[in-house]
Formats: sequence, C-alpha cells, structure tokens
Amino acid sequence: MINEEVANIFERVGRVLSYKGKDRFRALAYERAARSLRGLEGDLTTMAKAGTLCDIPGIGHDLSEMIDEYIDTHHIRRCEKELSTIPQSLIDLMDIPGLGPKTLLLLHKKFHIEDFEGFKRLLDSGSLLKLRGFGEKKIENLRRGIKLWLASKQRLPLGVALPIAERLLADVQKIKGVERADLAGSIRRRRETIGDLDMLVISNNSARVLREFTKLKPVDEVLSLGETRATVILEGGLQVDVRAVARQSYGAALQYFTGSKDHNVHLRTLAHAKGLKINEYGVFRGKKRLRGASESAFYRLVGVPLMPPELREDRGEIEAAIEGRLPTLIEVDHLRGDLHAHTLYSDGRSSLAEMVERAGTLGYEYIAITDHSPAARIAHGLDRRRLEDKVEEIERLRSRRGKRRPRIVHGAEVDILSDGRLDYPQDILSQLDIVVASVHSSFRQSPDRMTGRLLNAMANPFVHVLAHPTTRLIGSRAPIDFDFERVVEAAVKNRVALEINGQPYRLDLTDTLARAAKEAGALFAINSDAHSASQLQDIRYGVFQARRGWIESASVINAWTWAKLRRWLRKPMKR
DNA sequence: GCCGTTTTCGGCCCGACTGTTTTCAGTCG
Repeated sequence: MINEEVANIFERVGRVLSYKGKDRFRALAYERAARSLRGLEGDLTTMAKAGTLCDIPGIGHDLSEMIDEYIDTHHIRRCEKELSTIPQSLIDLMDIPGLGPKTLLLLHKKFHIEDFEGFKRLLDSGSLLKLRGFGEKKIENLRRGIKLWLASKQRLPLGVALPIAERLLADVQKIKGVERADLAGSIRRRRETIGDLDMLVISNNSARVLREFTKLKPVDEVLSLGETRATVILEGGLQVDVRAVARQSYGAALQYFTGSKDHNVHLRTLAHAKGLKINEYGVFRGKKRLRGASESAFYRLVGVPLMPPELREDRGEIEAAIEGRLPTLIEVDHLRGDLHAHTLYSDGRSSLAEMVERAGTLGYEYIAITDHSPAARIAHGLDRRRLEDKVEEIERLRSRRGKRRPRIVHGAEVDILSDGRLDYPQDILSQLDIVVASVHSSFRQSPDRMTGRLLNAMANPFVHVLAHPTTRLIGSRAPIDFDFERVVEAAVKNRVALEINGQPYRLDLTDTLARAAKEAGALFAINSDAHSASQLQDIRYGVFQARRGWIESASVINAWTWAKLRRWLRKPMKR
C-alpha cells in the first residue's frame, strides 16, 4: 500500500509550508490530507484506477493529480521542489513539544540550526538567553520538550495506556468536589495507540480540584496549572491534560475534546450551514447558547444522531448517522467465547485448567485452547505425541467438569509454512475442533508469494480462522505485504473468519482493514490470543478495534451461540 | 489546497496557558 508513503510526503510538505508561514491554510490542507490518507480503508492505487481519489475527504483536484503522479513515477515533483527548500532534519524538529515553526525559523536564521544535534548544542551553549523573548524558563521548557520527545517517540499501545487511564480516572473521581469525570480524546475513541491522555471534570471548585489533581500519586511533573486546565506528566512519561468544565457545557466539552479533529471540523461545517456556531461551551445561535449539557443533545441540535466515539474519525460516520445507517457496533458483552488461547503446553504461562476456569468467570459459553504447532519451536509447538497428551487432559477435564461452562474446544494455532502448507498433516487437522492458522516466519516474502501462501492456507478445508492476518507488531514489526483484497475474497469464498487479535501490540486486523473486510462480506473472530489467564481480558482491545472497523456482532463468529458456531465449524460443504 | 442548500471566492476554530512582556507572541489541542 502506498497510502502511508503519500501521506508522509503530504505531511512533510504541510510542515514545510507552516514553517515558511506564508499560507497556513495551505499547510493545514496538506496536513489534513495526510491524516485522511492514513485513515483510509481502500488502497490508493485501486482508487486512482477507479477515478475516485477526489471522494477522499481533503483530497481535491491538485492533490489527486499528485497521487496519480506518485503512482506513475514514484515522485511528486511539486512536493519535492517544496521539500528541497528546507533541510529535512530541520522539519523533523517540529515534533519536539514547545518548538513550533516560529521558533524554529528564528533559530535557523540566527544560529543556522539544521538538526537535532545542533539544536541541543545551542540549548547547552547558553547563547539563546541573549535572544529577545527567551528566558530561563523557556529554555528549560525546550529541554523538557526534548526529553518528552525522546520518550514519546513511540506512542503507547491502547492496551498499555487504558489501564493507566482507568486507574487515574478512578483517583480523580475520588477528589473532593468532583461531580463527574470522564476520559476524552483518542483514548475514548479507543485508537490503537495513544499519545497523551485527555480528561474532563465537572466541579464547582475547579481551581482546587485541578490543584489536587496535580498532587495525585502517579503525577511526576506539573507542566501547567490554571483555572480550567492542568497538564502533567505521569511516572513513566505519559502526558495528561485535564480540563474543568461547567455542568451546562459538559456535553459540548466532551464532544469537543473527544474529537477527532477532522470529525469536529466536519461537524462544525454542518453547524455553520445551519447558522449555528459550536465550540467546547455549547451550540450557539448568535450569542444565545442553545444547549450543551449532554453530548446527545449537542449532536441533535446540529442534526446528527449521537454515535459511538470509536466511529468519530470523519470516515463517513457523519453521513451515515444523518442517513440513519450507522452500524450497531459489537460490544464486549456480546462475545460468548474466545477462540485463540495458549497454555503451558506451548508458550502460555497458565495451565489448561486455569485458562478454562478463568474463561468461566468471564461468563463464556466456550473457550478454544489453541497451542502452537511444531514449527513454532521457540514456543514449544506440540508434536503428535504431546498433542495426544493434551487431548487426554482435555477429555479428563471435560468429564470432571460435566456440563459446567465453558465448553472446552480443542484447537491449535497452526503455522502457515512458507509455501502455504499447514504445519500439521490433514489427519491431525481433521481431528481438531478448530484450526487457527497464522504466519510466524518468512515475513519478508514478495507480495505475490505472500498472497499465494495465504490463499493456499485458506484453501485447506480444515482452516477456520486466519489469525493476526498482517502479523504486524505495533512499534516493532511491519505488516507482511500481500494483496489484501484477494485474501479477503478468498476468506469469504472459503468461509474462513479473519481474526481481530486483541493482544495490545498486535491489534491485527487494524481498524481500517477490518472495515474493508467487512464491506467485502467477511466474517471475523475477535480473540485474546491470551498467553496467561489474566490476558484473556485483552479480548476487549480486539472488540475496540472491531468497533473502530464498524463491525456488528452478527459477523463475529464468537458472538454466536455454541450451537450456531458448532455448525459453522463443521463446514459440511467442505468435507 | 479544499470546499460549497448563504459562497466557484473567500472562508478555513479559537480559547487557555506560559513566558516574557507591560499588552503580546507562540504553542497547543
């Protein structure tokens, strides 16, 4: 997919333009286009062929021509010309908090700063102090910016940030005088990674509440503290913004600070067309505030039904809401079981009995135990003999448990070998209740080979689920390269469900791929891929990702009753 | 550079906070 490549170019051009400061709206247009491409579900090359590039929000006449040019030549001459006017290492510095285009321009002109090393030397040299507008505090702030920047180069996965956020929220709710507190921002939208936390509180004494907040235990450093806003850094480096809001503005503020930015801009345009003005304080006609106490009232006034935060990315959800075709999203409670979990037999850290027991406390109707196949040597994949031992233990456990839930489903996570064959022979596969197939090696095959490999695997009649289809690891491993459309097509045809894996560093499929697969009619399995009993709960991150992919419970096979799932697992048409 | 049921031109969010000023500029969200 070239989406990311083009997005990167547009983002950099946007930064160069804002650095030059000539036309900030042109800069905004490039930045918005970059964000829009990153959130796109379809492939740019395909869209260009179909002539639908201009349907992408933020892409118009000029940018669509540039995308065409990139597809043809791998270059965009106008962008390259713009980029060549400024050293790229200088543009990278804009990521440093507190260092904006104006300051950067000044430092470049006065001190010929071109990269990070130069910037750091300048800070240490003390010559900045002589500059008008620069004092001790400002320089200290820039130093802190560097620290933050180095620490936050990787955003935190949702699965790491959300537990921190939930604990902090509970602490805030206990502060005296807090009437209500909520998470907002990207963590409320359940984005797969989180840059910082946004929180809102209602209180009749906000200054005191904010002061108390900055004294909470996990707070390491206070960056700013005012009457309505406080910004702190937690131990571990996560930044938190808390805003205190009046009760009558709470809905408007919650909407505003939940975003996304593009969703809000779109909403504001709609409001504007109706002669309304919206901001974090409410909906206004002229100077008169209409209402803003609840989020749903806020949306209603603008003429848009309320929608779940996970959808608010300006990816067509506003249009869908107006036309009454919002999806009814899957919820954690809809899941009746988990179809991907490991035990001590392979690389899990809990026993089979412990996993089953914990699955029971989660209210599951069924739990599939899917240890690795032999090719996964490091993970102690099971050969035929150890697989037989495991079957025996499952049988013993089944008879001991009688009719108690959950039902134990005997499965395996079977490696897809480099040519697309599976790592167990057909006679073993045929004995398993469920086969979860996945790639764990040879990640760098050509797109053609990789596509063929996956198609081969899915053509095997015993395969039920394609697990973590892209095999990416957030922050450490790129997704494998294959023709996603063809693979989805084969999944639909062969009745293979695509997994949405809930492990915090996987979240695979991604939101946009899941949505594309849904549009193509695919089925899904939302799984924990738990390697310990406590990790069974990570399945909720898979559900969040699925919700961001517009997925409804009807197309999630582990939201089905056991009776229905069992029929599907048998796949009579294939045998 | 995008966008359009007030517009094909003229908008495009603007309020809070900080720091260095003495009335404001820069940054952020």
